[in-house]
Amino acid sequence: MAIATRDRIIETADILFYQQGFEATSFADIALAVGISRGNFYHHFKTKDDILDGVINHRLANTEQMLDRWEIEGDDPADRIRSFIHILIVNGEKIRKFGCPVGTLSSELAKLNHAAQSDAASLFTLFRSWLSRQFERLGFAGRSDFLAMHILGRSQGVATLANAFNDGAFLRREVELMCLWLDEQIAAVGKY
Amino acid sequence: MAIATRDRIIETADILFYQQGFEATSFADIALAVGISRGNFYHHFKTKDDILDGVINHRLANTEQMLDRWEIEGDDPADRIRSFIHILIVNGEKIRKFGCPVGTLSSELAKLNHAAQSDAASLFTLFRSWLSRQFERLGFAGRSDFLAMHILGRSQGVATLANAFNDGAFLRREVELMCLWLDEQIAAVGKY
DNA sequence: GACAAAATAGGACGTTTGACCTAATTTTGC
DNA sequence: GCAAAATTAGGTCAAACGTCCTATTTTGTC
Repeated sequence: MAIATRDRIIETADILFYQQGFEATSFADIALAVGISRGNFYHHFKTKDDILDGVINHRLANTEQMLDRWEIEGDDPADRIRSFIHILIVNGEKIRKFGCPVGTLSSELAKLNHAAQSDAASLFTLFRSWLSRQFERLGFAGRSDFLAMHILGRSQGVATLANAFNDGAFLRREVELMCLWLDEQIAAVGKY
Repeated sequence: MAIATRDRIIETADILFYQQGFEATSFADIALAVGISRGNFYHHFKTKDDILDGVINHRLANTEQMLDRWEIEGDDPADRIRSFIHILIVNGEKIRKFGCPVGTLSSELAKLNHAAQSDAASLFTLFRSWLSRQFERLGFAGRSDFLAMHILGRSQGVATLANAFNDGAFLRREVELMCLWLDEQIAAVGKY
C-alpha cells in the first residue's frame, strides 16, 4: 500500500532523527532501516527537508493526540499537569540515552540555522499552550503562561542533565520536586 | 609563532562548534575562518577528534578560571551562586542564538555516540562540584549536591527554551525566580 | 651563514552525502 | 481486462567530507 510505505519512512526517520540527530542521519540510513531502496525513498520525499517536515508534522499530530488523551483521562487540571511532568519518568530510559526529542531537535536546527527551526519550536508551543490552559483553569489567570513556561523549562533541564550524566535517580528526584512545586503553587493560587 | 596558530585553531573551532555544532563544522570551515590552509591544519591536528579534545580541554581550562574568579570576587557562597545564575543574563544573546555551550555539545555528542561525550559531561561536573561546594559552605551538608544539580538543571532548561523561543524576557524572569529560590533555600537551611 | 626542525601551502585519495534519472514492476480505477 | 497511476530497484552525478602526502617556506641553533 502506498500510504503505508510513506508512513513507515516517517516513523523510521522520526526514530533515527531522535537517536542520531537530523544531520547525522542519511537517506541511506533511513532507507536501510525501512528496508527499501534509495530510489524508492526519493519517490516519496524529494529532499531531506521534506522528510523533516513530515517527521515534525508526525510529531505534532502524535503530541496533540497525547494531550487530548491527558485532557480526557485527567480528573482535574492539576492531575493533567502531573501527566506532563511524569513523561520524564515514562520515557526515562530514552531520555537518559538521547535527551528530550523536542528540545534536542530544536537545539540542533537552531545551530544549523535551519528554516524548520520554527516548526520544531511549535512542538514546544503545543505543550506550552496546553499547560497554560490547565493553569488558567486552576485560576492562575495572567500568570498561567509564565507557569507553563517555567515547568516546560524545568523538564527540559532535567532531560538535559539526565542525559549528560545518565542519571535516573536525579530524574526521579526532580520529578518529585516539580510535583511538590505544583502543589505549592496551587495552595497559594489566590495570593498573587 | 607555533603555539599561536594552534591556539587560534582551537579558539576558532570552539566558536564554530558552539555556533554550528561539532559535526556540521568541517576542517575547511575552521581552516578558512583561521585563515590557514588545510595542510597546515592537519599539521596541528591529525583527526577531527583531536580538535574536539583540544576544544573541550580549552573550555575546561576557561571554566576553571572563571570559577576561580567567582570564588575570589564573591563575598560569600550565596553571592557566588548568584554569579553562576547570572551567566544566563551575561551570555543572554549568545544563549538565545545558540543555546548553552555545555548542554548543546553534551547532547550532540550523546546522539553521535561519541567517545568524548564523557569529556563534555566533565564540563558539567566542574560546575556541579563548584556549586556543591558553595552549598556545603552554606550548611546544606548532604543536600548540597542535590541543590547543585537542581540549579544546574534549571539553568539548562532556561537556556534551551530561551533558545527555542528566542525569548529574553523569559530568561530574565527565570533568573529572577532562581535567585528567589536560592534565598528561600538559605532562609530554610536548618529545617531539613 | 649552514642546516635541521618546525610550520605552511596546496593538491590528491577514497568515501559518503543529497539529489536525480530511467526502467521495470505492481497496484488501482474505470 | 487493461491503461494509467503508483511504487520499486538500481545506477549516476557533483560536491563535500576526513584524511593523507609532498613540496616549499620559515624558524631556531650552532
